[in-house]
Amino acid sequence: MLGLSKDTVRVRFAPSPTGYLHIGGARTALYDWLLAKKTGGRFILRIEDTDRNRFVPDAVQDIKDSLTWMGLTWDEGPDAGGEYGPYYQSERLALYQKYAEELVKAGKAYYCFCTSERLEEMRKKQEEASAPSGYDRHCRDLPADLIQKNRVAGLKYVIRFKVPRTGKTKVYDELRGEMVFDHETLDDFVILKSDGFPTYHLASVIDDHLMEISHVIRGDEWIISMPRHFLLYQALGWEPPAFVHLPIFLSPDGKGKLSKRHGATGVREFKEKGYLPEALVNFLLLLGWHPATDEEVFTLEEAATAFSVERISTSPVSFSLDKLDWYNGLYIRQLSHEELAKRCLPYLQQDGLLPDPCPSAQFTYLVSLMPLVQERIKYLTEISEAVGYFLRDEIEPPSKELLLGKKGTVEETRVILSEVAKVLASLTEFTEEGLEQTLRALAEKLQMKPGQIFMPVRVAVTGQTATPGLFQLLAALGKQKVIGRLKQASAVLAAQ
RNA sequence: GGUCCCAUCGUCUAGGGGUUAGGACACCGCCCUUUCACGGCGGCGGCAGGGGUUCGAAUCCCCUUGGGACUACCA
Repeated sequence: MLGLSKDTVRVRFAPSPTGYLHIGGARTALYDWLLAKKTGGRFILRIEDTDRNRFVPDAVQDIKDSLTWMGLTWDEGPDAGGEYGPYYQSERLALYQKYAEELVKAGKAYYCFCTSERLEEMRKKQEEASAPSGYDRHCRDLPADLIQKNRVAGLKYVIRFKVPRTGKTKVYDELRGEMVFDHETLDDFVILKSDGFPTYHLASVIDDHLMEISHVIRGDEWIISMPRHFLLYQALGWEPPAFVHLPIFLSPDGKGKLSKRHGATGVREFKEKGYLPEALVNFLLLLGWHPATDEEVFTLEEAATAFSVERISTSPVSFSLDKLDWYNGLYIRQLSHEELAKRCLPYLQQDGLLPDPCPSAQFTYLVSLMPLVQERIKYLTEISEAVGYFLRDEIEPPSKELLLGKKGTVEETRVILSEVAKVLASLTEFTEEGLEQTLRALAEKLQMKPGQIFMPVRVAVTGQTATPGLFQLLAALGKQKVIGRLKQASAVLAAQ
């Protein structure tokens, strides 16, 4: 371990507000949070808004909402405050400029007046010659008076880091160990842009140091930038934190990086699709990390206890949703009826099946329906279909085909429906037990197999062939709806 | 092209010199059963290839192959 020997672990999640919180970022935040919780450290949210061109106004809100939804609350950062602020990089510009200038003064960085046109042309030539890409150090050794002249003339400039021409830089990743990069493969990268904003390299190094970050957990697309960061730490005379690079998410088909083309990639989309945060968190947890045991169901708290950086894997992960779906069903089944109803309510309201706000009597009824559907839905979004025929006064009359099923005849089915309606009408109480007894007795009387009469009834009252248990369902539906729908179905068969 | 990372069932992975290579999801079959689910039981299925090292490699080393990342005044 090369990490700082600080007594407190301080980890930061540092998203760039250029879009909604990506599922990959969510996993990074999860691991950050877990490490902090596990060690009694601090979890810090820092907004890296140094790219004004790609800034998305709603992004910060979405990031905060998504983290909160997943239960990943931060100890320092926007809304939480903290001793190390500000936590928006756009509010720390003076800091970056100060250090950049210091590096220039120390001869470790320099002003570069190259225009983007020149840079573009340079790149084109490199490509044509299939030469290694990178800045050609055109401004690296500009005479002092020319620099002065250019600045007085108001020429736009950036500040570039002066990478030593020779030698190598050793970097260290907690998971991969030591990696060595030859300076010859590095170019003089920009640390301060011409608009006065820092690049990621400069800003993250300065902030991680100033905020006393002990562990940097980030995606492994940053591995290749590690030598730049180590060089920066060295130039600034600082000790680097411990680095943990997480494997990236590949598309489910195994080809290429996960992108929007492959379905949901934003945390909010998963929420909208009816996933529970518990399921998403559990799923993400095991995508790149493994406990030493066969356990695979973890609450956030349990995960915090079990978590360890050493057990994070390094190979790329295919983002396949099958297991997420399984987790979701699992967590849905674990919820109390009340809680499940609460979580389903917004989806029901959205589909117009329940009013908003929902009167308590209706909510109570909804709760009573939960045991019938709980183990039958995999996503919260399925609730409307599962429970719609209970909440609606009327349903669409089922088609004749559906009513008859595979081998029913019109005659027979009409008899079943009318007989059932007759018996049930005489029932004073609609209880599960009474219903079952009555219908089974009827089947016997009609000399039919129970199953033979159950299916037409099921279809008649729900319009569906896949439903909860018939007797539970009839009891929950109530006598009035049941009789009405049986008659409606009979009418369908009577027609023509 | 250059630099770097990675490589066990379809997927997530355990296993890190001697294992019948383990688990979960998915898939298939059976059971439970009024349908659908849930649940139970069982099955299918893997060490990318080639060289070493070793008495013995999934495990250590090298090469090949494959996949991926980066190659911006984006992060």
